[in-house]
Amino acid sequence: MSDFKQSSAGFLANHMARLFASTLHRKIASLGIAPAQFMVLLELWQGDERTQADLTAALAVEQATMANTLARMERDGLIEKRPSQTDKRSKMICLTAKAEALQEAAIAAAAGVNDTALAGLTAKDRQQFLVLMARVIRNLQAG
Amino acid sequence: MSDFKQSSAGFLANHMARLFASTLHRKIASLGIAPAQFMVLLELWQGDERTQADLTAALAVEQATMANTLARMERDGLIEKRPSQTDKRSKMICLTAKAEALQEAAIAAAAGVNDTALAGLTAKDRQQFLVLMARVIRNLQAG
DNA sequence: TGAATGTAGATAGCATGCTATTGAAATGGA
DNA sequence: TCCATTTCAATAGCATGCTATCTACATTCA
Repeated sequence: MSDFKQSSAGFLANHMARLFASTLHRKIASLGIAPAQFMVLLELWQGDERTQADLTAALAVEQATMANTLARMERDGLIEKRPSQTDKRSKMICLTAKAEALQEAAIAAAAGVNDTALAGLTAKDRQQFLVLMARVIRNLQAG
Repeated sequence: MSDFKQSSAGFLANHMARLFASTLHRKIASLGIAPAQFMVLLELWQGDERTQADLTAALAVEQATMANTLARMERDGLIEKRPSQTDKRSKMICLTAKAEALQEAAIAAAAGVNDTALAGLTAKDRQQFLVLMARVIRNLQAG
């Protein structure tokens, strides 16, 4: 009981995720973007226009979460929403020039955060860490 | 670039932590407590009265985060705040009978979430997972 | 075709977490 | 003792994430 917390995967996962987020926030704040916005940009930098529903699925968040994140990004001049030609309910999300220009610096910053986090781990350990997290994610999604 | 996200420790950590939180939320909602409240209760169930500052340090959150969480717990009848005898700035946090009564069921639920998350992993893999997360936490705290 | 059903997105309301600021109280040193 | 500094907690303001609900549009099937 006394060290339930310290040996709890859930507690460590929460703490680790908060540190990842705050570290990334610190590194990309100067670019004018926040962590959740960066994840959306990662998707959009892949090239094609995306529907809002597609982004929601890709980042594994709820529809309302994505709607709010995209509203902030539109407010900040990072994206534009266009009505879909084929489905009047749907919105196409596309990058502004401002957001295009951030790609290199933002990805470098995020890669740096991952490097910091995994410092001192062997390639094998890093790989296993990713595999273990993916497995835990599948387990929780199934449960 | 195209699979930066899928192989990013930060993305996986965020997703995993959200799944831990939502799974725990689902399992303890019937007890009338939320995940952050559960973490505070875990500390308080250890026995002694705690100062608010001590809880803040123990759960590794910011002072304002703890103040808000404790305000909700007081509102919900889980804790009481008492002025410290020795320091008029400080607040002692203590459990209500209602919160005392939840200990067994809540800890069982949380242990179940960890079991679900780690299902199919060997004892060695579980141990390494905790060690890796602790290492990443130290790395990010240092960075 | 027309009604039932399903899907896309917005919005309300809430919890958690952060930074920044403020006020009150304690502390340490001149 | 008195002032500067530090510490404890509250609060404001914001981002992220969730569930629930609503509107609008699309699809399906009788």
